[in-house]
Amino acid sequence: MSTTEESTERLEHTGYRLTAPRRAVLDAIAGSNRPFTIEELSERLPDIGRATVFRTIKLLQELDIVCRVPLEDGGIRYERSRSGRHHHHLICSECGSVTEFSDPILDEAIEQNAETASFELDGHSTELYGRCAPCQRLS
Amino acid sequence: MSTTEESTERLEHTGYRLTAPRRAVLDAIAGSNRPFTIEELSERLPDIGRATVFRTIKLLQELDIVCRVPLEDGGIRYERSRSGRHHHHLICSECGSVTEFSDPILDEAIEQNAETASFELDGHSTELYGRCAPCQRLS
DNA sequence: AGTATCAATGCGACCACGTATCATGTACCG
DNA sequence: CGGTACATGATACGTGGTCGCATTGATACT
Repeated sequence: MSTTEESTERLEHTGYRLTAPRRAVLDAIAGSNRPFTIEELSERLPDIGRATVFRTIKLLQELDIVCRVPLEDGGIRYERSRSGRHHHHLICSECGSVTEFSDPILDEAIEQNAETASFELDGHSTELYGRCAPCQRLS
Repeated sequence: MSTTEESTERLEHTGYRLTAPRRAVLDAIAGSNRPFTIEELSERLPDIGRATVFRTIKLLQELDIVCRVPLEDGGIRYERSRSGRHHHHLICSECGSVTEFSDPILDEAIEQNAETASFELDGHSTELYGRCAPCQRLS
């Protein structure tokens, strides 16, 4: 899922150019399995302009290759999207790990609420904050 | 719900001082029924330092008098909390209106997912984005 | 292969939102 | 009425992100 090759293909097939900086960003995020900030990513790619890193991550968000992870304190991280599809996040406030999950029941409940309010649903965001299993064991 | 008097009482009874700037902020948000940014609020209160406005809003969030409203584009607004309790938001991307709702089924589904993942749930945020009923009628 | 075109890049300035510091002011308690 | 601890305002700073613009380079066309 979301290997670098797959991603480059997705770029090409949507009419975007496959440039060296974009390849570099894809390589960098492929080799990281923790959520990252743009600043961290930018430091790992010193030859690539900060603005380009921002632009590329924005692009990859649109292609569902990476997803934005809003933290409880308002901070922002990004992560390679494993499923490439709609999902929610379990965010550990201790170690910062992020786990994806999908749940049709949850989505159904959300749609139901929108309907009740005659609201035309367009999208939603659901983040759960707390402590992941490994961090619970550590204390 | 959350009248200015009620809020001032809540401030006093939790050991916070009732100062002129805090009263001014409470008055200002009492007289606004749309979600606002800190900058807007600050402009309406030119005699009050920007930092104080931030500090006061942060305080009022802790007291559940105002709540943070994260927009789809990453922007942030604040709103007087009507219920003063846990709730979710329906956010209209057309007119910017925000409606609160609560749903035990939704909360239950969230807790269920946390449990399945052995995740110790601490809090969550759920925002629905789309178009409110009045805006649908207008197009 | 040669070239034209237009998207993509890098740079630096800039903006929004929020926090830290610290000297001064003031609400509240006795 | 005074002391003290909390709150304030000014300003500097930090982070996350965009903008404008001159230059570069990927792709399509021949």
